[in-house]
Amino acid sequence: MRFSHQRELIKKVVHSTNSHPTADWIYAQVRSASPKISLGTIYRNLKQLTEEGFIRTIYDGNVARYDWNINSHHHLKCMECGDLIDIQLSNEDMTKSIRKEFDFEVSDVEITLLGKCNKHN
Amino acid sequence: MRFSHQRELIKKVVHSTNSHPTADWIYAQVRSASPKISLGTIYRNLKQLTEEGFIRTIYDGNVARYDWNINSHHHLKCMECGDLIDIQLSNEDMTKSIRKEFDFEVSDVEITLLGKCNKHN
DNA sequence: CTAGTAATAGGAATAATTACTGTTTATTTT
DNA sequence: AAAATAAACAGTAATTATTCCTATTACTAG
Repeated sequence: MRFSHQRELIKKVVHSTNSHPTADWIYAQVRSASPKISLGTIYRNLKQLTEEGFIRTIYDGNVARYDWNINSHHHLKCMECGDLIDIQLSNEDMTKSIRKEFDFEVSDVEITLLGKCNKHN
Repeated sequence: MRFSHQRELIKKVVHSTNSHPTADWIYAQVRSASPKISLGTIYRNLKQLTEEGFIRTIYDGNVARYDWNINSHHHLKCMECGDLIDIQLSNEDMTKSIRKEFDFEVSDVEITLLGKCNKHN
């Protein structure tokens, strides 16, 4: 992957926030520094940065969000305002400790384990 | 919610498969029984059925899929073929027991806990 | 049976994302 | 450092998934 100013900017923007931004938000930010950049460039580079492990793509409903935190961690998603809050899970009494630590009332859990199924050995 | 033939059909189709179908697939199926149905009707009813708790909506990347199984359960998602496999999680040695039971090699875990954050008390 | 309301079909509109094309730019080779 | 080459770019068109809108149809209560 060769150097590009645009990609550096995009990386910097993703790393600048804890808000799990969408491509559109990133686009707006990057544009203020580099007004000619196109949305295609944003998407292309976000995908590339994800593949190279510099950032992480998370799917929130049906929009992609991007996260600078590449360590294994999870999210609390507020169903009222849509906020995503970072969380590190240990096997404690989850719901209870989450209520205490985050003042967050869990009502549903979505878990997907990614990997390879037995068709690919 | 008053009775509708279309909605019954849609419900029946979702309940007929373990493949976590998309709106489009459901559309194709329902069409063969009721050719005049429109995609809008599919979406409207899938949303309604979800709200009334007859089915469950799950997000797979950025497409919605629908699941007749409304009990709390989770999914193994194969990164090669995209298959979603139902799984019931207990707090065992997850990855290990999944390898054994499902012959599925977990490489990443996505967890989102849905609920209300402290801005809504 | 008829008015009022929920649900529908069909199509237009929107939003998110990807694909294509000709041009620019970073790196490699001279 | 100039020329060659291949990746990355801007701009735009295309695609895909989903929602919205409107006129019509079909239940249901009186």
